[in-house]
Amino acid sequence: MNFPIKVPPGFDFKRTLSSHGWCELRPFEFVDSGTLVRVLDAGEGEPLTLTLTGEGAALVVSTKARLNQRLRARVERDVRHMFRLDDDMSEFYAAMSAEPEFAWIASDGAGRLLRSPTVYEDLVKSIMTTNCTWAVTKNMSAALVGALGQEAKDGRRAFPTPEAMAGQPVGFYTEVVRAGYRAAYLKELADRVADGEIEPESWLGSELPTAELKREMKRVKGVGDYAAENLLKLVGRYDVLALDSWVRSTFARTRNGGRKCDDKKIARFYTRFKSWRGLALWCDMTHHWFEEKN
DNA sequence: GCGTCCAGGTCTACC
DNA sequence: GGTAGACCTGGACGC
Repeated sequence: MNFPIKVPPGFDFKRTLSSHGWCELRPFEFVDSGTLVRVLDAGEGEPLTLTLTGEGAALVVSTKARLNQRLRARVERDVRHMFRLDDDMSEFYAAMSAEPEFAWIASDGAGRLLRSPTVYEDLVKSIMTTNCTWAVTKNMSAALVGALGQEAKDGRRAFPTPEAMAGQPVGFYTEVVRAGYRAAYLKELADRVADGEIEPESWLGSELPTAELKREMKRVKGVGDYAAENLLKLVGRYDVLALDSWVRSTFARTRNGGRKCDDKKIARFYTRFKSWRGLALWCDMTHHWFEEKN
C-alpha cells in the first residue's frame, strides 16, 4: 500500500535525506537521492520494510504490508520523527535569511537532520562513529543489524532492541560487530537501557538546560564531547557545535584559507547565530555536499 | 605484499 | 582543568 504524509511548506525530501551520513547506516538504505528504504520495528508483529520517496509537497510511504489504522499511525509517527516534519524551522530560517551567505539554507529547505526512529539507535550509532573512518562505521552498523535485527518479510532487518543487544556478550561486539574497544561501551549501554537505568528517549522532551543534558549523555561510556553534541543536535538542541576532525578540516578549507585553526575560532565564527549556531555550522560545512551526492 | 598512518574520539591516569 | 598515552579497526598510501 502507498500513502502520502503531508509535509511542511518548504520541506525538501532530498535535502533531508542527504543532510548527513545517517541514510547510509543500516537499517537505512540509500537507494538514490529521492528514495530511502527503511526497516521499521513498528512494535507489533514482524518489522515493516518501507520505501520513502518525496513527491511534490508530500512524502510517500510504500510498503508491501497491509497496515491497519494503528500500524499506519505508528508508521506515520516514526516517519514524521525521522524527517523532522514537525520541527518549526521558521526562527532558524529567519536568522539564516538575514545573512546573505546563509540565505540559501532557508530557500533550499535545508537544516532538517535525518534521525533514527529512536534516540537509542542514534546513541548506538554515535558511539560507532567515534575514532574510525566512515567505512568502519558502516561495517559496524551493518554487522549489528544483520546479526541481531528482527527480520522483515523481505529478509531485511530492523535495528535491534536494547534487550536483544543486552542479551549478547561483549565478545559478540568485538568478534561480530568488529567494534574493537567500543565493544564494552555498546554492551554496557544496552544493559543499562534494557534495565531502565538510562532512558535515552526521555532526552527528546527534556527540559534540562543543554549543558546539563550533555552531562547526562556523557555519563554513557563511549560518549564524549563530540558524540554528545551530535546527539544533542538530533534531539533538537542546536546551541552546540559537535566539532570533529571532518568539521575542523572542512572549516579550515572553506573558511580559513586552508589553514588549521583552533576550536575557539570556529566557535567565534558561528556565535552570531546564538541558539542555532550548531545547525548553521552544519549547513555551512555541507553546503556543496548535496550537489556532490547527486 | 608489507608497514604506517589516521579517521566524523574517548577514557584514564597524572599533574 | 588540562594533557599524554592507550585503545580497535580497516582503508589509503608509499615503498
